[in-house]
Amino acid sequence: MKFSKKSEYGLRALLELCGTYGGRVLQRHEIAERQNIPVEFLEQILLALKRAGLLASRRGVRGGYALIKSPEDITLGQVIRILDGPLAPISCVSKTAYQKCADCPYAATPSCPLQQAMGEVRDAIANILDHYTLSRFAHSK
Amino acid sequence: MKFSKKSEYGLRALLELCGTYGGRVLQRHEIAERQNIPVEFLEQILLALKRAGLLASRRGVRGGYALIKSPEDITLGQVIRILDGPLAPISCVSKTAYQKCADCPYAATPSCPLQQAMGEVRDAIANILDHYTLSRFAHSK
DNA sequence: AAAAACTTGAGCAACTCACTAGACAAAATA
DNA sequence: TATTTTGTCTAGTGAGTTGCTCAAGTTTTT
Repeated sequence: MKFSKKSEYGLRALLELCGTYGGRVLQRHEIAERQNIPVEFLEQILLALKRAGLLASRRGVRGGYALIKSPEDITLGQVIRILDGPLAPISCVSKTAYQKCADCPYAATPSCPLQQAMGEVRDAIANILDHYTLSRFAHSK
Repeated sequence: MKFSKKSEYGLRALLELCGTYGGRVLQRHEIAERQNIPVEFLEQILLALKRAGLLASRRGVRGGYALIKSPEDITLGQVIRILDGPLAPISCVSKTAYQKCADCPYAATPSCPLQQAMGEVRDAIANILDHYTLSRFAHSK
């Protein structure tokens, strides 16, 4: 029941990028040094966030990364789903990546006891993370 | 952010055992067949639950497993912690297995933004799972 | 004594995680 | 235009975990 380093690093990197939002770009090594993250690994994370539309980048000498969405419009839930996949503790209660359980005898049944409990957990997690914005996240610094 | 098959199987097995609580014992193969769980794997799970004090077992011809605590006194949180370890999404917010982050620049700092958000998530998960009893779980069958 | 159960411990294939390496492409500067 | 400095892409890799299997016990009943 853990989040990966990827998510953790990604959030910490975004924290740095929030600090220069609207201003200058940050280079991978700056972020990596300040946040203590292996630079080549960080790169993969930044690229994933870029592909997801959160970051822009410029190559070459004065290149680097910058946020292209306001910190108020990015939630922790979004970031974690990009880097770690769905939030749901079991896939039969995922809203973003539902999958019927193969072996569960209640799969066919109208109501699965496990599903009910896990659904509540999923909702609780999503409720917090999908309402926690980067701005709120960054301000408690 | 997923629970393991171990937890899932464990909970489904306990569901069966709730059904005969106070009555007869259930054998591994009965549980395995009804719940579609590989029997040798299930065994490991049942033994872990036994060592944790939830189950008793009898060997030999009329042997099997039985719950020794009331379904009202067992929570999903307990079971998942036994089989999957701590609930906390990152270990620096775990109450049962706290560990300081090695690389986080905020580790020394009085307040870490990540820690605050993840702490909320942990509490939300624990709040649900530590109050969801097996009896409630079984009755929604 | 034999059979039917649980017990213990080891082993293993497949996968995931966290990271590394290297070739390549674009932008700026000299 | 050549060189340097950045990002981009793809592949690989070692360690650890997950989900299971196997085999050799031990205990209990018949």
